Amino acid sequence: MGRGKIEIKRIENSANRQVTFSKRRAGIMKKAKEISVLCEAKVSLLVFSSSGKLYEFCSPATSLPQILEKYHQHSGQKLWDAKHEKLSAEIERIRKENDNMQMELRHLKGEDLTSLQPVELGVIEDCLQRGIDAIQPKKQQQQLTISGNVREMENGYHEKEREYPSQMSLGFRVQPFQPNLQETL
Amino acid sequence: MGRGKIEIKRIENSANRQVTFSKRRAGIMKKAKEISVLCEAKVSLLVFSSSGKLYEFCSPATSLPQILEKYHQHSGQKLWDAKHEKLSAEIERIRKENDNMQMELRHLKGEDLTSLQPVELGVIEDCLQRGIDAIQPKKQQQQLTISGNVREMENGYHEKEREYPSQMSLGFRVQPFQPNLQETL
DNA sequence: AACTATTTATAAGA
DNA sequence: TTCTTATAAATAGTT
Repeated sequence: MGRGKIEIKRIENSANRQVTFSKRRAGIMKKAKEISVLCEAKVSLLVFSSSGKLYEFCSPATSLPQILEKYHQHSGQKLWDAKHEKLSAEIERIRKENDNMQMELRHLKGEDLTSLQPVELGVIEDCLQRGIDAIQPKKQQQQLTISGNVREMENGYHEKEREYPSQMSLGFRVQPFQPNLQETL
Repeated sequence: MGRGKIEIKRIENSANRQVTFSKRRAGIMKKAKEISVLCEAKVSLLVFSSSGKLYEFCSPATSLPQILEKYHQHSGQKLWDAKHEKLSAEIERIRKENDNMQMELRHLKGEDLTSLQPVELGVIEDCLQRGIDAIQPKKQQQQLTISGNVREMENGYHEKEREYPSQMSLGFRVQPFQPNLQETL
């Protein structure tokens, strides 16, 4: 599109190449903007001149990080992982830890038992029983303290009680172990 | 450039928008390639359709990491820092979740009970009791199955046993679910 | 997916 | 560089 047709190959004349670069850069930036508006496409266009100067277009509300986010989704995280292998590995590790604990908690609460074998059920049951056995003496011990100072304990109780609901949101916690925990999160 | 002039604003007709997207995407990709060849420019063009599908052009010998490296030189550390921060926050979040679950597990196993109030002890006890109550019927049900077909169940058991290690690797599971755990670590 | 009338981009010239 | 303009290329609407 011009006075003459040109072959698509490196423009040898430097000044000419420079001019063409400017014109075409403007053209492609415009096109990028247009397609993003017309078609609701998210576009990221980075153009580096041969001397290394950067020109860029990103669709409105599309920062480069967002674009990268999307790109990662598509290209399997490789790029990021290379740069931040350690952090990613750590996340992976903790996630697994998390999943395991969650499953264990479920089992201890009597959920998701169908997949378990008899031996496993026995182990869980024993574990639960040991828990109860460990709690009983504690309770009785505290019961004594309570009868020794009822008022103080009741105040404590009511305070705690009011704090519970906010803690119940995750569904897999035993409520209410740590009434004050939420405040620190 | 077409039968009629169009305003640069979102094309409301969905089919029409789709078609225009295809045409213009092809066009801009071609332009990207041309400027990279004609002018020795390094170009990275990412286009995401509104449905999220990615189309990209990177100049030959210009991988996205290279482009990012360049971009990085231009825009400083910000991009990576932002990403880094996100990951760190994610790790922090999961760690807390982890700690909560771990504490909960401890309590269910009758450990670290000294700091708990009577009410909390009661709640835990109830939870344990419910767990046992949920397990009992399962066990008896399986007991029946076993007496009905001992060989089959035993095979099943051993198969399962072999599959665990990958699942149990993290050490804070209820011990001893998996007698073989040590061997696999 | 093609076609084609128009619009748009741009190569070359000033 | 910028403007001009002839021409090539892209594409909107149509088939």
